[in-house]
Amino acid sequence: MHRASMKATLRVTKALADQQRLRILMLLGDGELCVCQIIAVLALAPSTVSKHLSILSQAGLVDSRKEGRWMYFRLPEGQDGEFVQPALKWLVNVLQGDDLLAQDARKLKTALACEPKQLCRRQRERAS
Amino acid sequence: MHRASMKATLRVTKALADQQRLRILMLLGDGELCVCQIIAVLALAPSTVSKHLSILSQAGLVDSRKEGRWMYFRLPEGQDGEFVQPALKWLVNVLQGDDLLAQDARKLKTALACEPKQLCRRQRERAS
DNA sequence: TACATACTTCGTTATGTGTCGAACTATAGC
DNA sequence: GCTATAGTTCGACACATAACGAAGTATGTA
Repeated sequence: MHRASMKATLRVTKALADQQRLRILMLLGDGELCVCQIIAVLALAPSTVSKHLSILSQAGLVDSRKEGRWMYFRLPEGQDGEFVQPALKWLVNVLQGDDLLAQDARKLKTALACEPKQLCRRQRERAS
Repeated sequence: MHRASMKATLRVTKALADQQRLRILMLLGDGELCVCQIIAVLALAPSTVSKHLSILSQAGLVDSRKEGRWMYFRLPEGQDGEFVQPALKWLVNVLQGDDLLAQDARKLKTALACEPKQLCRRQRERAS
């Protein structure tokens, strides 16, 4: 079906070989999120999360769009992600029911309760 | 379908995040091989290949059996590999037609032309 | 019993990767 | 324009990992 060079394939498998990045992918299962929402769940430095998203993006595992100051990331849809879709589906299947991910889903729910704007302010306050 | 902890899943994705290990998995696509045959294709030190096989084994991506002095490795079949099979299938699909892997397949063909015994002797001679 | 041999384990070294904070970029609002 | 702010990039550090050769293990052979 979908051919890819060894190089492109390794970009994908290497991108998937990290716990934080798997957490991000699973978070995106229910729809797009902005970076500050992901930061709220993972509890990592913004620069770290940004790096992870960059790696996922380069592997074709996420798409993104910019809206004002906010960057929104989502799982690739349609033709965009045809190459990686089977891998993503496999992950969703296997990781279903994982404790850490269930906890992440709960954290995300509370994070989504307030606007990105408030979320980012709170992150700033906690940092200082 | 098949649940797995994050830990087990990461063992798989980390195992897949290396070029040599992908080469080994693709080599095994046509049936079991002994270590010296894999060494002949990859052209790496025996200890290195052994380590790679150990990592693949711990991830459940290969099964093995011992026959005399020879260790034979193969892709998991039936229930054994139910968990990783979709991932392996995806890899076969995506990597189909890769140049390096085609070259590996040719090298394997010549390696299979002679018995493991002769193969190992030749490797010893080359090392000294 | 002794030796050869197919593979593994161990110790070392070089390279890669995840993390952070500080500095930078681009957009929004006054 | 100036300031605040959401993300990114950069540099530094700690840790992980791939590679090798040497030593070890287990099996076949004389």
